[in-house]
Amino acid sequence: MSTAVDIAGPSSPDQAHSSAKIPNEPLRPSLKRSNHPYSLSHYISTPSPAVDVKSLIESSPDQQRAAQPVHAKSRRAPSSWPDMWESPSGLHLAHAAELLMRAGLLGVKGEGEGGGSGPDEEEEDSTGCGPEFQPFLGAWFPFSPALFPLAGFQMGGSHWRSSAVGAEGMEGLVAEGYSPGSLAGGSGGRRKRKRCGECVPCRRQTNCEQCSSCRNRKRGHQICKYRKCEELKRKPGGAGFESRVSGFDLRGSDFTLGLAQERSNRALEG
DNA sequence: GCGAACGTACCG
DNA sequence: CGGTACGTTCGC
Repeated sequence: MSTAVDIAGPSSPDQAHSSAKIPNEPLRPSLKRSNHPYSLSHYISTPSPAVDVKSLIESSPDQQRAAQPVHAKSRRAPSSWPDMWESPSGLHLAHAAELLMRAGLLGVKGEGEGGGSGPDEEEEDSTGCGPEFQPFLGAWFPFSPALFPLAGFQMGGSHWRSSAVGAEGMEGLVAEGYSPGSLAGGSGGRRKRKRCGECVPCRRQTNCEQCSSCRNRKRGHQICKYRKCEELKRKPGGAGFESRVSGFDLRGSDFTLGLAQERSNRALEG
């Protein structure tokens, strides 16, 4: 019921007429960077998303192939790779993440013994991945360990995160508020996510001046409760991230839906 | 589990 | 350098 109304919350006097001001553009220019083809509200308003997304993901072999990154073309995805999406437990992706962690942590030093491959095989060379990893990893993780942070692996603060979304993980993370600069992570510590800029709270233009955050701004250091980004309300390790690592269960993660849809869109375009 | 307070990343 | 606001900690 009245979802937008709830989110809008009490309006400050200047917005009493128009309930909550929800501009089409994000409040700040820096928030415009998100390049989602659809706004979050689009995903929210999409009925029975789980079914739709799944059908999108499993759309067609051609589309799936088209969605593969160019540089991964020489690494065929396992013929059964759609199974990874279908795995009820999602252990394929979780296992892949774990293997990658090991490969990245343990394999780097061992690259000497591998004897290296051709000069154009520097990915395997630097990863030190055993050949058994390559068909699998190539499709999903065409990165060297040095790029793990860019690819969505992030050691920082008290937890590590993994998006395990393959070559498009970067975009996914950016979409989730992880700017490329943040992901490149200079300080190696905790990174701040950014507001998505597209959800209803983000589009709200004014503070309510009534909530605890507004009233307690000086000490609270918090944005108005009614402007708090929906994505930031979720834990970084929450449904959005987790589902892509350990299950891809689509428990209503708007951004997961968005990513899947985005992937599908690109596949269709390409 | 929730909210307040604080540290500090990020940006202009 | 100051303001804003995200992430974490702590008290309840």
